[in-house]
Amino acid sequence: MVRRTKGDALETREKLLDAAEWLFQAQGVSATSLEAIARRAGVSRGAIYWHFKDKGALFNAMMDRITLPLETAFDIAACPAAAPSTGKFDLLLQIRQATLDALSQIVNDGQMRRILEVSTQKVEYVDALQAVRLRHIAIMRGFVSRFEQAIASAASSARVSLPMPAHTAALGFHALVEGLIQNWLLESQAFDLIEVGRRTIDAYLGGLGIAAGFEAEM
Amino acid sequence: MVRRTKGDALETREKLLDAAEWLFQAQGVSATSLEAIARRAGVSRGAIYWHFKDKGALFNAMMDRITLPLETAFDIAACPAAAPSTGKFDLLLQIRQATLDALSQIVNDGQMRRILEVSTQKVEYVDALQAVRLRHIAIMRGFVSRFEQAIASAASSARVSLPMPAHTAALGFHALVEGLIQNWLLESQAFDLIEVGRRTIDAYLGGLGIAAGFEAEM
DNA sequence: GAGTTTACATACATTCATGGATGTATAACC
DNA sequence: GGTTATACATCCATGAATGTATGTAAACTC
Repeated sequence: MVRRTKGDALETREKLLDAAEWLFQAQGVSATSLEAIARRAGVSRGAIYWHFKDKGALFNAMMDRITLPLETAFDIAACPAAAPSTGKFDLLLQIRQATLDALSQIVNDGQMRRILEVSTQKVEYVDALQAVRLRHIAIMRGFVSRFEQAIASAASSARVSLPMPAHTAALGFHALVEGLIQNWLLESQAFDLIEVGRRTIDAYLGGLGIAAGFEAEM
Repeated sequence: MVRRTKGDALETREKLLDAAEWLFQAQGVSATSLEAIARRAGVSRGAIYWHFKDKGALFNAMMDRITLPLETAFDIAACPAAAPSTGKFDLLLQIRQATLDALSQIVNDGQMRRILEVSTQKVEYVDALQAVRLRHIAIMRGFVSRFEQAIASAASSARVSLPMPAHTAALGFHALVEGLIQNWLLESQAFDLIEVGRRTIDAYLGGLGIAAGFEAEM
């Protein structure tokens, strides 16, 4: 193959990441050879070593392409000004909505689902790939922290009185959401993630003493 | 090494499984060679091929050695006669207690924790190792089914009225527990699994309209 | 106590993935 | 338009892991 323009090179890079995404999901990361990835992308192994240092770097680049669902939810909740129309609702309901949106995205976005499946079932969290684990932990901390803050804000306006520390409540909320995603990825035809997610999340929030918004429900 | 008695052979087998357990947790399944396992067990690779067909069989044998935590909970809840002293409580509270016991076991049993860490973070669910995935799904179904049954039994005695289908409620409960375990395994010093588990589980059950037992609490 | 089977150890062949070296045509730059 | 850096392809050397085949000594059987 001949030398291509700078744009073509970026395209090659994307094709490599796409190929890796598919093969990693289908066969697992360690069982997928670089040659297989290159072949599927229509290039040779040389191209991979040009764009990436090694398999670990390729994997990390693949993960870095997308924003994970709970990162999105976290971002949305992080800038309340971005949702001015819901002035009536407090931070908690914004987080709730952002979480439900994240679930919708998982169901509807094929790439997101592929990445999640890879990162939860098709990779071993070890040495070179520890970045995923660290990112996961960071997401968890950010999410929990936001939830805590929202709880505090709600408590200060006397709309919520918790039966447990805010941090504990936040950990439970995050665990519920992660568990839902995890189980759905394991057997996606077993239940409707969005429906079950909404109802069980509202039940949990209800158990915390928070009257989850049943108003602007779709 | 010389030929040993039948009991010695079983001991060798156990040592191999122990070695695999450690190395799988430390390095991941695919990154652990059979020679490394044999060396750690103090034998040669020949011993592995004598006892197991291949790496996949070894892995499955390792998993089969233990009963997973939610299998225990499921079994306990499956035979109500086994807990005659709690006649005052219903099935739901039995399941709750069994679940909390399972969390305790995860925290206190080193082997259980090692196996869980391997099966959730250190293995790729692919072809030869699909048995774990299927087992996970089977556990989920059994657990959810038991919970549903308990809900039905409670509803018939008019002690519970659910804001959602029993199956949905059960899926949420399972997701919460799995999520808690998952997150704790990811960073076990981040929170107290037993404490957070008890409080968030009770919050969820409360949200379902079930007054979780605060009586015989430790 | 001789033969057979067991429970491994050892040796070997084969596969295969990696990574580096090298080649090379073209785009980019001046 | 000559040079240089780019974006790969191709080749090769190495090593590592697997699986199989074979060796073997002790335990078991009769």
